[in-house]
Amino acid sequence: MAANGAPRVQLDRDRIVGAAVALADEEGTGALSMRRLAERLDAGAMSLYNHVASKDELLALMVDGVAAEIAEPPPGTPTLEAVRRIAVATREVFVAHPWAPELWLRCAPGPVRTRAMEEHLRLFAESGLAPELAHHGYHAVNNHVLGYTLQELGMSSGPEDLESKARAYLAGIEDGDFPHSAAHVRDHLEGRTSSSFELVLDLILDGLVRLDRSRAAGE
Amino acid sequence: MAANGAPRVQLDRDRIVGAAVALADEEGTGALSMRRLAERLDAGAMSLYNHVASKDELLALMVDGVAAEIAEPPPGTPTLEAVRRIAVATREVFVAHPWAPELWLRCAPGPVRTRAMEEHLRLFAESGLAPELAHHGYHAVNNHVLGYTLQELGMSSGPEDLESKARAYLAGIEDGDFPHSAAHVRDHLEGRTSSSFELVLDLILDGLVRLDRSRAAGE
DNA sequence: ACCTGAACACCGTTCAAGT
DNA sequence: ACCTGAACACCGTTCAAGT
Repeated sequence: MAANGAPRVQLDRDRIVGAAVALADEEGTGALSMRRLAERLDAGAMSLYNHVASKDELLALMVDGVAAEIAEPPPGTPTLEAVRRIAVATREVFVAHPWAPELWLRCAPGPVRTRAMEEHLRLFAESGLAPELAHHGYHAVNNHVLGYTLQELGMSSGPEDLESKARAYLAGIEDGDFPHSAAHVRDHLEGRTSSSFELVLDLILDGLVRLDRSRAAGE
Repeated sequence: MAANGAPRVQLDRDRIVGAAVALADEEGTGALSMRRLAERLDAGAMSLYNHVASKDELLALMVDGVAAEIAEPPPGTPTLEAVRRIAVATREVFVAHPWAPELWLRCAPGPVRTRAMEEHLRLFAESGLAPELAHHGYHAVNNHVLGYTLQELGMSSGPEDLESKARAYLAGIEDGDFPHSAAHVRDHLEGRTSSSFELVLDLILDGLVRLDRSRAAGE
């Protein structure tokens, strides 16, 4: 296709990471191999190693790349409200890149995530919560965002239809032996349980504030 | 080593799954290949396929195997107390098999987990919580257990020392640019934040009950 | 019925060679 | 400085052959 002498688009880290993210978005991390990625970039497989040290480094760069997409709340936002918005924004990015949460856990944080962690801890530190509760709160919110998203996406390293998966599960169950399970899945399929993510998020945030107050009053 | 004519121990599903779990416990899922597993069982690599359809099926069997290790609370236990105990017991099993949480998310549930899910949903259904809150509560607790454990274990598909990892991270950070991050990691290393798991678990469970009461009173 | 080696289509990565 | 093909040590799995 490309004319023989035509200079190829140059390879660089950003182009490689961008193509890797696109490939993962389309086909999941299971389909992301150095060879297939190089092919997509119209390059030899080994050329990639001139710009990334290893596949693991590439994966870490991808995660930090999507971390940069997480919208920051405006500077004046009250601390715990900012925490809340970041949690919601993070989930949105994870939904857009369903392969990201798993790597988020597996890869060492890059500069973007390191900065973000510092910022989140600062928000908690300045929230007025007791230091111990601020510490726990940071983890509680983090775990909720990751746990919820991972569960929601079924850790789909390939993009399969969640609804059809649920229907298949329901079909295998619905013989009366598992009434609660069948009802639960049906609740999902019929949309009777919206915004569980934000409900539990608020349960955690409100619970932290309430616990902090009762501890301060009790001592 | 084995005498030439000596009859080998027979291969069967349970022995294969057991050896796979042991291998994963010792070296992580990254080191678990059909060839290495067969070698451990003193069998040809392909012999395994007489007992499991694929590696994916084997992984699913492993997860259901560790699910069977989760201690059940005695029958009379109050519903939400039972939920609490199951959550704690599940985390204990995950700590014993650090490779399990990731597969838990990725594999379709086998018979053990299917039964357990039904049982947990029954506990929530009979807890007195409104159906919608029971539904959310089931997810909230599940997400907490998985999210917390995954984060705690750093998704370590190979057993690396968590503490040394934290120390390395701290060393890379501690130049004054990331004061909150450094303080946070130091809190961990010096054991100043115990039992975060149970604190947040109770935050969720108590929050559900409180929200249920206030909704019942408000309407 | 159960076992197995050879073979196929893949991996990530090393290395020596090109420009 | 950047690119690259051949090669190495692995994968999961198919298949045809053994017992």
